[in-house]
Amino acid sequence: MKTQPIRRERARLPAAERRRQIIEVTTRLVAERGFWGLSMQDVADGCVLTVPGLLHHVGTKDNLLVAVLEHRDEVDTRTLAEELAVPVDRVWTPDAGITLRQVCRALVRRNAGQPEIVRLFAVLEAESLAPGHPAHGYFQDRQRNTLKMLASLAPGGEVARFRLAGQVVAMMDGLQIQWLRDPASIDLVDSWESAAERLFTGL
Amino acid sequence: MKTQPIRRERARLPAAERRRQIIEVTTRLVAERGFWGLSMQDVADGCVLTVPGLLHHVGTKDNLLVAVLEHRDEVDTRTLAEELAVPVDRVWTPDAGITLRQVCRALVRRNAGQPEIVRLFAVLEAESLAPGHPAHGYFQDRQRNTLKMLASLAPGGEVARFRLAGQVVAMMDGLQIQWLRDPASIDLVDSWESAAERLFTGL
DNA sequence: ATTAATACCTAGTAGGTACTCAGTAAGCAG
DNA sequence: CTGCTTACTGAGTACCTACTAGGTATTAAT
Repeated sequence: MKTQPIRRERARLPAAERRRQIIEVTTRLVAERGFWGLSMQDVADGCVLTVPGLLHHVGTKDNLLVAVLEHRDEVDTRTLAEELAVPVDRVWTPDAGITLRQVCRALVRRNAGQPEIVRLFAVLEAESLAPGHPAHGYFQDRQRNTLKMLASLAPGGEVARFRLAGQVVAMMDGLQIQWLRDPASIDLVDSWESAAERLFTGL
Repeated sequence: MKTQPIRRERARLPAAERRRQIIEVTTRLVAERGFWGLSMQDVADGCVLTVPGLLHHVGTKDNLLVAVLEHRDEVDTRTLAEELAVPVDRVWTPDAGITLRQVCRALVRRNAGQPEIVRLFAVLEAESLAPGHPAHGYFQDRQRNTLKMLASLAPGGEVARFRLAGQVVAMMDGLQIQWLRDPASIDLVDSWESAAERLFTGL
């Protein structure tokens, strides 16, 4: 009478597929509660798994977060390149003939269709301001990279370019939060388009 | 032999003073970890109190957060009026002769001097996007009010005014996050001033 | 000096946290 | 059919979570 053989309602998935599911579920939960509010139990439940079963795939909670962010980054850069109809490695080169304004429009358009993902980043971006947060370094690098890439597409001198890039990022982030808080009465694409008008006129 | 009378290293404070201390400590901790990451134990430790001692003053964790936010709002509106040298109830009336740009400048100037508080709001603003968050309603109201007040100071028609107000708020929030992530290389006041130049030229 | 109010305590409840260990069974290669 | 790999489980560890009940000791009012 060791253990009842009643079990095995749960599916046994190949590692890659299970991992995909885990990341998907975690993405949703982090968007709702942040990393500090996330529990491994909830993730496991969402995958119809036990907690040790989950840990078998991801090791630790911190690792799980890193996996989610890396996956997002990969998907994001790929779909952005697709949307702009440009090879992945050429999106951020000025000579590809793509303007800063076009890139921003593409970004906003896609974000408007995936509020959950936008919220994930909004929440983690704020949470990770604290030095001890497991995604602190990630978001620090990310901000630096984003600014550098956008600046490379902007006109003007070194200083002016980075200033514009910063303003563009700030405006997008800020409008996104307003939109997430009240999606019914705010249209993200419209808001951005009218803001872009102000930011980009006068080159 | 009931209980040793060794205790009473801890101070016994009048309720108002203890409450002040609790709110101050909580403000710092929420800024670092968010509400989901906050523990009553940590707050109690920060006040040199036991957890039940803390609960005697605030009742529940949710109450504590509300207390912090209400306190911040009170202090904020008061000091803003002071800074603009205008009676508290007249800051948001267009005929007081104060422009939108002046109000924004005053806001940014003060925020530049209290990064902890700015972070508190940045973190809670993102966390509270989730409907179940105890500050969800608070931040929804706050966004509505802020937009209405700023819009009342903006020029132009109904629609244009709210659009500008939204852009101004978005830009301030966004720049603040960039600044918090890298205070060494970003000056908040400068960043805002150059952004304001873009936002406000052309009325 | 006595009483009343109250700031704060100890002890405990019921439940959650991430994570470990040792094993079981499903799937696949030979 | 055998044997190996591995996805996954049950049980357990050590600890933290908000919160309650009931009491003690300090202060302030009388």
